Amino acid sequence: MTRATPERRRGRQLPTTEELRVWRDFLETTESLRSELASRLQVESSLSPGDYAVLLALSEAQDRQMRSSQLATHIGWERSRLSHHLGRMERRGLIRRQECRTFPRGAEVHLTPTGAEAFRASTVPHLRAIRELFVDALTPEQLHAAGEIAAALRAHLGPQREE
Amino acid sequence: MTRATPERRRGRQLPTTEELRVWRDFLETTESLRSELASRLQVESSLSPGDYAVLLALSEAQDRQMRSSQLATHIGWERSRLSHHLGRMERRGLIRRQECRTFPRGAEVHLTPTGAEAFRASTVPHLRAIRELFVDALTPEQLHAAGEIAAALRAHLGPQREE
DNA sequence: CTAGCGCGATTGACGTGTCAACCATGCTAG
DNA sequence: CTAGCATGGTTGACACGTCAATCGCGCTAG
Repeated sequence: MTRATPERRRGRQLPTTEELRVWRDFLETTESLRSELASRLQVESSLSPGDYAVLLALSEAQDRQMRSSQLATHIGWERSRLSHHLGRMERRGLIRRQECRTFPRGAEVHLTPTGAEAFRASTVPHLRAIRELFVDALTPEQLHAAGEIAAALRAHLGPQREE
Repeated sequence: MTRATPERRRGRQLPTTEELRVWRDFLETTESLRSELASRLQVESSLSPGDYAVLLALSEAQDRQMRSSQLATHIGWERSRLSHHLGRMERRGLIRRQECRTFPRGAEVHLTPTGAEAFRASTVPHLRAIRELFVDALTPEQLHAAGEIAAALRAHLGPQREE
């Protein structure tokens, strides 16, 4: 795609004005969308997107409980981030932490009844909001394109090995 | 598009599994992209995306200076957020605040030489990263589709008047 | 036995974002 | 004149994220 001209040494790999416009539109819009969904979730359920991710994972887990580092891997968070977040969720009674019997240096994260109920109550409104603000905003073709775009971007993000 | 069935009253407006998958892909990928760009900007220029937005606006402003609330409007931030951010940027010498002569209760934000230079140095690498991670990751058709998707999403976000 | 290593997890410092309260100034109505 | 209001801006409290340092515990090499 960019290998046509021989003079592609430097300074030429900058985006055009139009490409930059698309980028900024894309950036700002996804940001607004994220924030609108977060705000609705907060208002309807007093949960943050982070809370939702943790509660979702625990709800689907065996015994509604999971080892901390498994949970981190599962939702793609750093352990430190998770630890901070679990601290806040524990204060609110959504989850409970306890030492892992079978593995002394591990911590088990348990879903509390409060947490389970909060998650249950939040699900339908949250999914409805996703449908309204994302799915219904796009034509089926655009929705499909969104999936492809995500895949393409991810493919370019992953292999950051080379200089 | 969704107006075919008469029974679309309630509970049916939840996303399908496939729609949800696309949404999660889209969400996670844009998040990763944002964070990778932020990280590169930080490493290359010691600037955050917020710093960049502020410096860009001031660089393009008349006299490299702007009233605080104009700046907020221009980059689409809440005044409070801007005030906090300007405080941090002022500590680092990137900008300077001073009372507005012509309008006593206003504050002028000035770009300092340090800030101008930091912005100048960050521009090319940052634009290059946008090109590499966003523009070059997509086919021209996908890039175009991304623009349309952003427009469609924004159109659905804006009019939040009705229940 | 013990020194050191690796690993799971936590902590602290700090930048960032939102919300609500506040402060200061000018304008307007009585 | 003054009481109140609107407006521009700041502040404080708190949630969230990242980075680097630390802690605790088991394992293994000497």
